[in-house]
Amino acid sequence: MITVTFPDNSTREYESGITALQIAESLSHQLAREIVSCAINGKTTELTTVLTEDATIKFFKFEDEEGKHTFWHTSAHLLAEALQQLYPGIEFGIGPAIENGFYYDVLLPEGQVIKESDFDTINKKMAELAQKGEVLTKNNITKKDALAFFKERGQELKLELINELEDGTISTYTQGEYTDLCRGPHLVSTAPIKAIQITSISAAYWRGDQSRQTLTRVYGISFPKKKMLEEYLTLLEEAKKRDHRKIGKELELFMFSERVGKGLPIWLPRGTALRMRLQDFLSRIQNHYGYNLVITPHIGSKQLYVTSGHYAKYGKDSFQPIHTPDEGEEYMLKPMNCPHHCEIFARKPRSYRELPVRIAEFGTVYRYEQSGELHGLTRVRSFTQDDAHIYCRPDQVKDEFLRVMDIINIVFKTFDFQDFDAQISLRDPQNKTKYIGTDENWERAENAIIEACKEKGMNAHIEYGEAAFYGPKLDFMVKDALGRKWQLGTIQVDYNLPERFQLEYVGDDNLRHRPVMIHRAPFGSMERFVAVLLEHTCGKFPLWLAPDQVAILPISEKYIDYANTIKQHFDTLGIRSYIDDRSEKIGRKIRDNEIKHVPYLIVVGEKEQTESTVAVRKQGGENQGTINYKEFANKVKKEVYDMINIF
RNA sequence: GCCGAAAUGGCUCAGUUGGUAGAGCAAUUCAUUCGUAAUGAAUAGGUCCCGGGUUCGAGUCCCGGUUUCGGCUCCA
Repeated sequence: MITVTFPDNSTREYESGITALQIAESLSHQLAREIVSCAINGKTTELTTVLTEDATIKFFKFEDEEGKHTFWHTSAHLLAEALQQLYPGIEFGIGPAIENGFYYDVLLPEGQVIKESDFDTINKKMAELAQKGEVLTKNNITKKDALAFFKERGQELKLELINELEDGTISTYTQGEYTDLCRGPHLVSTAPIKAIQITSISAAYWRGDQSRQTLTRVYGISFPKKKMLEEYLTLLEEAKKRDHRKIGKELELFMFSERVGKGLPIWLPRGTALRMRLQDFLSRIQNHYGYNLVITPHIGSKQLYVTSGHYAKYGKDSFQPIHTPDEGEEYMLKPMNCPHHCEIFARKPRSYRELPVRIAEFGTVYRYEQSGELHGLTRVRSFTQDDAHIYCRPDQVKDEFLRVMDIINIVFKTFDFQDFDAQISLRDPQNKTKYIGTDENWERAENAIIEACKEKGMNAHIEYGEAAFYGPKLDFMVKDALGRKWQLGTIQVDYNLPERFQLEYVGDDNLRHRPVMIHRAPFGSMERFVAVLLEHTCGKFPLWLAPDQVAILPISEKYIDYANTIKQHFDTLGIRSYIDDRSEKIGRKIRDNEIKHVPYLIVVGEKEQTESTVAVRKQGGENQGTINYKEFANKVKKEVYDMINIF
């Protein structure tokens, strides 16, 4: 007999040799039907696992992360099985579960392609196979047998994977005619997979290496219930409505022009008003934190980037230098502001007393991004960073780091970005050659970041190999409407540029020392920040931020003069308003939420109004009653300026 | 850059096997002084992304290009 302990610490006795599924069955049929995998002694495994010793057990349903993972992993095998039947001679790469569904990387037989129009066929084939309820059986095999098995079936890609595995740890899973190299765990059978949808295809390089074969990546998602798939698809539709590209077009915030060039955003008047408010907001905070605002040119001599080292590293993959017609001088569009700022620091001797020097700029930079990578406002070729560079003594690094984290905290809190991901990017310990700088400097910087996060109680996760070539960094990622992560705020320590620009300060020992440099951008870029902000707010701006805070709607032409009087009053108070005099359309506009980006609507001409009162509605048409417009204007002004003047 | 998809009035989209380019909203004008979740009527608005080809005839079929979208790779 063995003793099994459940998550609530209750225990039960079972015969040795019982499976996890049988244990679930002993608790309730319902439970046994719903669970997809389990954890035995904390290790996730499949339900067919046999227990021979005392153990703790926890069951996972589809609703659990682990359950979804198992479910989708098995779905990936099901996809492979279907593809194997539809495309004989197909080779398989890897097929994991991902955040939303699963994919399989495949190498199609010469001359064959999978198109969107083939999705239905694949869906049907998968459904047909799932319905058979084939059981997945696990086999532990030797490396030698594994190599022989997959070689016989022409699965060259799998051979490469097997060769990297240790003998004795290799297992395969078989369902029906299909056998895959896999660690598991898996569902007991394919039967629970009731709803399947192939969602997209793309090219993917084998092992993520651009120099190797291009595989076809087939994406799909599956659920245990048809209704869940429908709900998921509805969710995607809803997300599309929040897409910043759609909102930006509707609200006339920004545009792109094929003639201007791809990836080059153009800010329209309304978008510019929004952006200026954001810049104003951050400028005030930065002013409080001792930053000095500068403006530098949009181009810089090629020599500047040779000095900084960027030319050697990125010169080939940048917009190419522009030349003067006669003298043959070479200039580059600036891909970052740092070198310019270094020159500002270097312009005069610096004393340790004046450090830290904090140089800030809303600096527009130009980067060559691969054409397929451009994406609305989140990935563009010209963008404006809310950039700043801090030059400080080595003993000030941590303190400065903490102060920057404060600013980022203020920003994220103000815009209610609670669901962000903090990522510490460190060197790849295996491959230190691609980084510039000494080991000692790197370790000092890396430790400073980790300590600062600890001190601020910031729950950051560490990624190795994600650091910039010049130093470690701390990035803040926020999700868009579709759950894709975008990097917004960033703080980066740099021991490299001060070296290259031979930056110095005179210390209290009267000797020259090298300052440490910190790059930071709380928004990341104005473009990306506005994009994410739009998706988070669905275009419903808070009062202080709205491009127009008040819309004045006269219900007929005879009220236009009165509307103008009101507008003038708002103008003198510095509140942005506009008159929308398409009187006969007001009802529809309110109904269709067409003016949703304006927090307050004033409807002029309501019957109960007098000479000095107006009817006020809030975003979405919610009636606020009839009030004195001058009092209302003061209230709006206070609300706006209280927010902007947070310092 | 790679794989797949898309491109039709300002916006959102129809357009059958190739046979005279459509709708709704927006715009303009007139009437109405009425309507506050759509007052009525009329008008104007298109190189069907661009360039070739097939055809008696191409928005539609074929080839090339551009831009956009979903991913991959990249992201100083």
